[in-house]
Formats: sequence, structure tokens, C-alpha cells
Amino acid sequence: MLSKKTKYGIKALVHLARQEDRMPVQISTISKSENISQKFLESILLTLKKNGLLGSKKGKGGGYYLLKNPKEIPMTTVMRLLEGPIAMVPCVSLNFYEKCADCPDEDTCAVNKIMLKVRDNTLEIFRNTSLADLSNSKVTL
Amino acid sequence: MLSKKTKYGIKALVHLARQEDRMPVQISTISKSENISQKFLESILLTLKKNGLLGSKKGKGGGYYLLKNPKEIPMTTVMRLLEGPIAMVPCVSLNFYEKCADCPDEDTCAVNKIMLKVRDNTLEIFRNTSLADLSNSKVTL
DNA sequence: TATTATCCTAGTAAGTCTATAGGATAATAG
DNA sequence: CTATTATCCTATAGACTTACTAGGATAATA
Repeated sequence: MLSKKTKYGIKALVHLARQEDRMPVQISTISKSENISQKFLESILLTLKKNGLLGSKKGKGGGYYLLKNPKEIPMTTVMRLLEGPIAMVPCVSLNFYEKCADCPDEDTCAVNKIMLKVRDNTLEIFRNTSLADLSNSKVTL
Repeated sequence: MLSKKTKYGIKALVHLARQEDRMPVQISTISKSENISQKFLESILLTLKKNGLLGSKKGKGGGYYLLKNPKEIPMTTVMRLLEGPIAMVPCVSLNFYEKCADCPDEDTCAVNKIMLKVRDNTLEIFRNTSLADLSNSKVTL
């Protein structure tokens, strides 16, 4: 299950991607529009900024804005940043790999195999879906 | 990420599926063979039993055994039982559906759309993979 | 200088995860 | 019958994570 942080983060990013002029949007605006607790959203946007997805401007007329074209932001990036690993087990994760303590041999591990397959599928979807795709509400993914 | 409960549960089921005669296998045997805490495994096997996947026998020569042919146990069943929903958000879950509190309209929700696609893909893999598939270590899934 | 809005650290209540404890129950062996 | 074996069952505890909230510092604008 996705954490709320991830869900809210994606929603906020989509909101910003729909802002065609890249003018700053205030936290409070997104918060109201997407029904997200403002303080919580604040912390989420901050991490998105620290990780290079968003820019910000302080003071009146300030807010957050996307730094790149939504087409150039794949969901893999968003998911890894907000949720962490895309894989269901660390031993099949590309970016967050960890050996399982209980498993002597990954090559013969049944869990490893099926979860690798699931990861490959999920990964391909996220790779081929950009923020721009999510933002266009009329297009069926 | 999969919980350890799910991971251990799958491993135990695979262990039992590999037991070709359907003779009872003791918790301690599985526990040692799969490097799982015995007490924890005990509680996992108990829930698998309560949910109709396993049978058990008490006393000497007792243990747990599969009630069905591994070919007839799809991973969807196993996953839902141990991990819960297969979907990443409740609003696209078939068996654990819940409306999102923050989302006024699922049809126009970007998160809903992509997570539906991911669920469809993952679901198909789990549907088409049985315990028997996982048990045969030589076959590539 | 007043106002606005992000920046930043810290904390907290509630829930979940990963077990463990300890005894009750049932089956078998002798 | 009784000792042994192994599951059954409830309860609990410590560690961790989640979903926020508090409160002030900083910077930009008017």
C-alpha cells in the first residue's frame, strides 16, 4: 500500500504539472484543492524540493513550481523519492538492494523469482508513465 | 514492501508444496530449513490453517500439510491472505475496496488511474502463478 | 517595516510489525 | 493410564513507521 505521503506528493506534483505557466503555487492552494493537511503537505513539498523536483519562491507571490517539463519526469523517479523501493522485496530492488538475512541463495529462492517478475512489470509501467501523462485527465493510461 | 509474515508464509507454503507425499511437516522442521523464528512461523501457519489452506495434525508425527494440490493455489489467494490487498491504493482494490477520503472523483483521479494499471499487471502475474510454479525451482517463472 | 510564504527542527499519538511467553488441547507411544 | 510430542490460542511487548502538528527562523515583496 502506498503511504499517504506518496499519494499526496503525487497529487501535488500533478497539480503543479497542470499549471501550464510555471508560476509558483502556494501550499495553501494545493492543500485546499487536493484536500491535504497543509502542514503535512508542507513537509512533503520540502522533500520534493530538496531532491531536485521542485523550485520555490518565498514571500508574497511565492510558492512551489516544477523545475522540469512534466514529460521529463517519469513515475519511477517520483515513486522512489516518495515511497522508496518499487520492488516488493529488497533482494530484487535495483535502487535499494539488500540481501535477505534468511535466504542463503537468491537464485533458488521462489519468492525472489516471482517478485522479480512483478517488479519488472511495475517498473515498466512507471518508466513509461510521466507526470505529464498523469496530468492529462482525458487520456486513458 | 512485503511484510516478513508474507515472505515467511510463502516460503513455508512452498516448503510444504515440495513435500510430495502430503505427510505433515513439523513447524520446527520448516523453521530450521527456512531460517524463520519458530514462534513467529507458528502464528503464520495457524492463520493459514484457519483460512483453509493448511491442515494440521497434533501429537507425534503431527505437523502441517497442504489441503489442496499446489497447482490449484494461485498466488492471489496467498497474497491476499497474508499481505492483504494487492493494489497499492484501496480505491483500486478488488477485495479490499475503500473510497479515498480526500478524493472527490475516482474517474478523474490521476493516482487512481496509474495504480489501477499497476494492479491489473500485478494481479495477472499472481493469478497465473500457482504455488506449484513457485515450488519447481528449476523452471523460470 | 509589515506582511507573506517558505524553511527547518523537533516531537507526538496512534498504529503496525515482528516477534515472544506461557499455558491449553489433542494425538500417539508404551 | 501416563509421558511425550506437537499444535492451538491469547496476550503482550518493544521497535519502528506513519501521519501529522508546533513553533519559530528566514527570505522576499510591497
